Amino acid sequence: MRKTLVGIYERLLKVYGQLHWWPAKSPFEVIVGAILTQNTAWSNVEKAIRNLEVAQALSPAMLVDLPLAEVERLIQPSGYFRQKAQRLRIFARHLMERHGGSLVRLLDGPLDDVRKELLELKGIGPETADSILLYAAHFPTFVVDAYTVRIFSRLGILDGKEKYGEVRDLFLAHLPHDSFLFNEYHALIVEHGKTCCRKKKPLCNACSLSDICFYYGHPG
DNA sequence: GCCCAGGTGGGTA
DNA sequence: TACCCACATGGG
Repeated sequence: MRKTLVGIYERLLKVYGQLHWWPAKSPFEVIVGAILTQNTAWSNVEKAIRNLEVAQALSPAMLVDLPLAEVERLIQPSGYFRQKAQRLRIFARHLMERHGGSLVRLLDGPLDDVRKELLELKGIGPETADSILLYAAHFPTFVVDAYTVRIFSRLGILDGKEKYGEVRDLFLAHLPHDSFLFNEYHALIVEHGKTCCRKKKPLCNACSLSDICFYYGHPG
């Protein structure tokens, strides 16, 4: 299994190159992006983050102090803006009240402890928590997303019905716990899904990754 | 107009 | 536990 997982990684790396995620200017921006991108295209998230930046609202203090309606207005392009404004506020308030607004303090501790603390916040589920742990704090955790399940289901490694934790455990069990590897692996999976496996973009018909493309036109 | 996107939480059986 | 549904915008 390890050989298979490493093999897929190496093929993706060869096609797309190192991606150096997360596309953000700071760890706090990583976290805001991780919440805003829930079930949402990244292009929409970029608009929302830009709005927050221009309004100088990209900080825990501002996200707590601004009227909620103003946060909603700023992040509106990212969709689900009422839910997400609430989720940003919950995270920001937790950070301010429990850690004096310091991300370093929040993220300082054993992976499992920090992960548990994040998961207790409404609006942060397992994928968002792992994204924060990996991309804002460089903990060696694996981020599982919809693309991961689809790609590895197509290979027959998953059947698509596994719970989040089961898929994560598969990667953690068979790969070295290396935050650089996990960073690139998840980024490559998303890049592959976005550029190759979308409907109306059947690039895999011509590329070397057609066997791990879940484009609907491919059998299986 | 229709489909989908880097999920999560709440409700019901 | 296992489904089902609401949440919302913008690009193809």
